[in-house]
Amino acid sequence: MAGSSWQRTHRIGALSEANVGEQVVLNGWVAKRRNMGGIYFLDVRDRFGLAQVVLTGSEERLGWSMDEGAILAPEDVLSIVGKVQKREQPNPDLPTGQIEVIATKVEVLSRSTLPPFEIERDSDANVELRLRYRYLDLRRPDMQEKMAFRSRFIGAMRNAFLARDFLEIETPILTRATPEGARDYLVPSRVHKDHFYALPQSPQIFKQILMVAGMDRYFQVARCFRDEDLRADRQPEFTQLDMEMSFVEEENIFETWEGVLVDTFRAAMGIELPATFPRLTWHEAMERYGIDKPDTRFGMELVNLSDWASTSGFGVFENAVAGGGRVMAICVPGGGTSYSRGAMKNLEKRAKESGAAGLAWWKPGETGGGAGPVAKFFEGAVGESLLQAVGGSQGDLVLFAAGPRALCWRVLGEMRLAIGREQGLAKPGAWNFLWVTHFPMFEWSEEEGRYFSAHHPFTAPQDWELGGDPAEMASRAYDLVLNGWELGSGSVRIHRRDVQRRVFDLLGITPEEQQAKFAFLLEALSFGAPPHAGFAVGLDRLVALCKGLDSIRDVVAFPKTLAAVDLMCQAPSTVTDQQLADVHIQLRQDS
RNA sequence: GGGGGCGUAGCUCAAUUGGUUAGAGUGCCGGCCUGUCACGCCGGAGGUUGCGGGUUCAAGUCCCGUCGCCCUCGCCA
Repeated sequence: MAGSSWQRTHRIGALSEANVGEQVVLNGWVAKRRNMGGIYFLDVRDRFGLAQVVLTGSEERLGWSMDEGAILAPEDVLSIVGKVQKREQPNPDLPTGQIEVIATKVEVLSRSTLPPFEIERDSDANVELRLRYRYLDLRRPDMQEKMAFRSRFIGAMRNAFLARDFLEIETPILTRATPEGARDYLVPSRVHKDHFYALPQSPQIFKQILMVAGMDRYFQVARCFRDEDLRADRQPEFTQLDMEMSFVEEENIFETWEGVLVDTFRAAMGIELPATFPRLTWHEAMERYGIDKPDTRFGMELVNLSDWASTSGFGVFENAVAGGGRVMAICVPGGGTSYSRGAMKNLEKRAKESGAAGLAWWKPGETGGGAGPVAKFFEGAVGESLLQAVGGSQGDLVLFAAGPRALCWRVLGEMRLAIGREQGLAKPGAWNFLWVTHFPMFEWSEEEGRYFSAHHPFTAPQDWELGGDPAEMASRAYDLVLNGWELGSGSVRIHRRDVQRRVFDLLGITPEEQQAKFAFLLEALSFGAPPHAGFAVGLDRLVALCKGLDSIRDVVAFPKTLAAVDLMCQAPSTVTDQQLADVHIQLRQDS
């Protein structure tokens, strides 16, 4: 057990009254110095906490001198020998505030130059500096707690899957480029001239092949790579909790994840989630919330007024319906008073940014009518029937959208979220998980004149026969949504070679291309592929959300900037001519 | 690629309409102090105003370019 004499006997943060009277050795960083002249207080920090060390000139001291103490600098690494004593004046703000350590010996294990910013819980140093000196940023108690939480959370999730007989299996990081989806990160091959590996956007195909291999239940904490532009919630490399199951359908996936998340939230956060989450079809989500990842922490749902509008006598609305579109609305409770003229201008501006021609709004008055550009059309009975249709009353604010349904959804969906944010409508402390199912199978791309997979090309259709108009086909893809954030997505997969072929065909992938890029998958599907389904959750986002953070940078140890640069190690970098020659690459000089 | 914001002392920020020697807080260094814990008091050091160019008698401030960071739209199956 005995190591070198400088090695700690206790963790600093673990010291308590139980240790009073004990001789201890502590290792940690100088956090704060308070020199009173004849007595010197030192706050010393390790990952587990902080405690006060007292240096005095009394006869108790051993191998200690104040002169040396005076030159201790912030972030010096120390080994302290001393005795724990109960404080006469406890500090109630400190977990170790009941005790202090009277030092008999202080050894400097490592000197620190003055850090570029102070290592304290709440740093106000700017992001750039924090990223350049990430090891100092991570030394802050705040960041250490976030990293610890992430570790604990992922550990709990891992345990939950292992307890359900899932196998944790690693899949390759060096794999092959995929034709659909995000831009790939490429890695040139030295051995094979002109050939490249790609880093995986996700382990999608590998996990399906693990199902063909009879692994039955797979999961992995998987790093994924996508070479697209970044956001606060998007890094070029990110971590997914990826899983796949054989002989299952949607409900089995939902039940598994509900159980895993209940277990994880309980173990990592002490939060008791409901045993099941609501299920909503994509169509229902769009009709009620105007978005496929609804924040259900508040109401204010969309209302379809098309029936009412077609007989309203208000030309603009009647024409919208007659033209094949619709009229929809949301009713802001109490919005009649909380939204002033100026605030309405803001809302109008936002509606236009969402693609609306304008924003019709109405503050219903006592006997119909009321205020707003369209109020004069809603006098009397028309207004009353309208008010009834939107479920509102005097003092509310009604916002209208007219036109194609997709436009109405988008405009009112965004209005709803913006107003919800402004008014603080979301119930605090709520964890509103929900499943969104029946996503569309395909999306039409105007630029390329072909369909793209709404999820990915291995997603099973609701109808195995793939009948009807591709634009109307529903898939067996589903998302998990938490408080308006898309946490993850998955689907029942295509386990039939013939169906996979037909989907490739519908996507405009030629038979030659199918052969070149997916031969191994199609072949695998021909060797007895079990029906299977899976799911993946973005862990960075989930952990950030659990900690109430807007940016995933705060839960990633070494994140990159919006320009995909690592400010600490300065990646990406140039490489030597020899390295380029090894991988048969010649740089272009023209760009 | 488009739009927006920011860049001044180690750090966080201020600096009137373009006008004196670019300030404050904090940190750091030195001195004093035996019970502090945001210690206190006294003193001190510390500036390529991101970088380059321009306009002007005069630029932190105005103009052009450029670099970096952040937010966002496109993009992210």
